[in-house]
Amino acid sequence: MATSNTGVRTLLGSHRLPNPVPAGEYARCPATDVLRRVSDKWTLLLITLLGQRPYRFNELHRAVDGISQRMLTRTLRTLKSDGLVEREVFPTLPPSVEYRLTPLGVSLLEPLSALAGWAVDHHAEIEAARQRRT
Amino acid sequence: MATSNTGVRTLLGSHRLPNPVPAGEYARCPATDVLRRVSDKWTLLLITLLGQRPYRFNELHRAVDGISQRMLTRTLRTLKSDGLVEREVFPTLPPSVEYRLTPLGVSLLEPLSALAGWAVDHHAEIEAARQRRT
DNA sequence: CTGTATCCAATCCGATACTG
DNA sequence: CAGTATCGGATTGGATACAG
Repeated sequence: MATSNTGVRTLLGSHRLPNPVPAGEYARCPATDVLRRVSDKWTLLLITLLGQRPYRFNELHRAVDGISQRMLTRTLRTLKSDGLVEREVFPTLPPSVEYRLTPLGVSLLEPLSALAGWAVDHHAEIEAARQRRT
Repeated sequence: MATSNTGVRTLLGSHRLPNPVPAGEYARCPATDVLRRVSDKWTLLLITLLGQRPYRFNELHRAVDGISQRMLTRTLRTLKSDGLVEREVFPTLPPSVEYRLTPLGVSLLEPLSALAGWAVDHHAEIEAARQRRT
């Protein structure tokens, strides 16, 4: 299962990093960019929910306890502009809007799930380390 | 390779999320917690470098173009308190300090690498979606 | 060499009020 | 129902100066 790779595929796909890592390139590093996008407060949860089935706006609002309307809109807009989520408007009265993962969004579920799984498996160790507060 | 799992393992390991997701529990969701920690500006790069070999403080400072002394210290301290990195002081004159990944840190490389790989593979699609700016 | 301390700017996020 | 607009507090990160 584990490969012998101890590097992280980043900085345009190289396994060995240049030294020094150029500041200009790192600022646009795909891995860091994606990581930062996906790790804001609500994105992981919204991707998880939309990974199960499509949701309407207020349905998400009800499903996610504590999210503000502003943050729900903002997060969905960002996901859409990144091509991870698509938005379909049904011109009913009142209007209804459905959100669903795009194929690109679906493809993200697996690596994201792997990292989430690691977090679940090792969270106790991290907590223990924090308790030692050294 | 791909499983049929379309959920993300989160919220204490459940594959199906309760509805609504309780705000109090989500605030402590291990996956979100880990994702947010690992995605600050310099953490991914530092973990990547330390995944190759141990580094001394100034060696990291030189290797990472653009990082401030303050952020290098802060990021390493956080990684250490989370148990991902360990710090060894050699009482030479002047002192030298070596940082290396702990076994826990090493175990993070694989899922992090998977996500970084996804980012590298799909970054062009994300960029294209952003250009469409819809 | 390996840090701390201080200050400041930018961004993130929540609360609230309003709208087609 | 599905948003937008505005405000303000909290967090993040950079620059600079100082220290064991």
